[in-house]
Amino acid sequence: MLYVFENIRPFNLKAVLDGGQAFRWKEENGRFVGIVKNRFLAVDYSENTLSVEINESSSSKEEDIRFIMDYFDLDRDYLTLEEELTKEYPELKKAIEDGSGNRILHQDPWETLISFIISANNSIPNIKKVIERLCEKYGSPIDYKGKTYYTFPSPDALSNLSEEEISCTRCGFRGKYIIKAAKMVQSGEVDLRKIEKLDTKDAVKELIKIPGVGVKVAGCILLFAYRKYDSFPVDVWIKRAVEEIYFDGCQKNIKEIIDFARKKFGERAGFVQQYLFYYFRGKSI
DNA sequence: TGCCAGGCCTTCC
DNA sequence: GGAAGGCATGGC
Repeated sequence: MLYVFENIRPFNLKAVLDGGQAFRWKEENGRFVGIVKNRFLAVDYSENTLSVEINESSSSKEEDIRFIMDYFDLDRDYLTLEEELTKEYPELKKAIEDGSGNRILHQDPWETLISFIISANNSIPNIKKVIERLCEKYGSPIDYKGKTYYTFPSPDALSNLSEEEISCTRCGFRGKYIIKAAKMVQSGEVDLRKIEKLDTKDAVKELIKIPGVGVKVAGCILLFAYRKYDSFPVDVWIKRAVEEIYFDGCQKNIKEIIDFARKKFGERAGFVQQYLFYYFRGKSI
């Protein structure tokens, strides 16, 4: 089934799907192919038009359309957002122009939780590989047009693994965190649905109860899965970017940077973070 | 070989 | 409560 959305702009597919917020997308013959929840998607964008091919499933057309609009945040006016941010923060002009069309996806909390546990002290290419092995090994197959794809494994599928078993994914020291996180979610000790209702600070407190989740990983989960746009996850790139732009290159600690960003960017901190990450990381690769 | 990657945990003051 | 080390793995 093919769905076409016109008048969508700006939209930078590569920035969105290959920019370090989602890890399961692959570029294939000029379009991006990936698995979201239990669906196969192939996405293409040109001339202000977004085309999304989805495998046949039990869901209705209306459900598919709602799902796509929700996942890609199509209801938001990013053109105005970029204009406002550029006007209000001229020092970010280059980063926003460079990353124009970047968007923040609305991803599944469970998948985002595990993905960002894996992201700790890791590189994006390697994170993708580990997640792919995790899905192939413990996810469910989806057959489409002669190829087999795999869903992201459920909490149940991961909660009973031993550290030795999960080490086949090459996840390294994070294996024990993944298993423990799965146990906590599966048993209900952590309720991922409840996080939605909390404000960002309380949500961080709740998430960092999970081993392998610190302030940065929690920030990513809240931004990419819970649409908490005042979240400002600070990794090595964001730290450098903020120090360079706002502190004349002087070193600041993480907490200082978060507090600064919250105050300066407020409810739009997450978007700013995404433009900065894409721009500063892109400069070095 | 050494250093770094969308950091976190433990230990030690 | 803040500063250091350690940590699996892969790429350069």
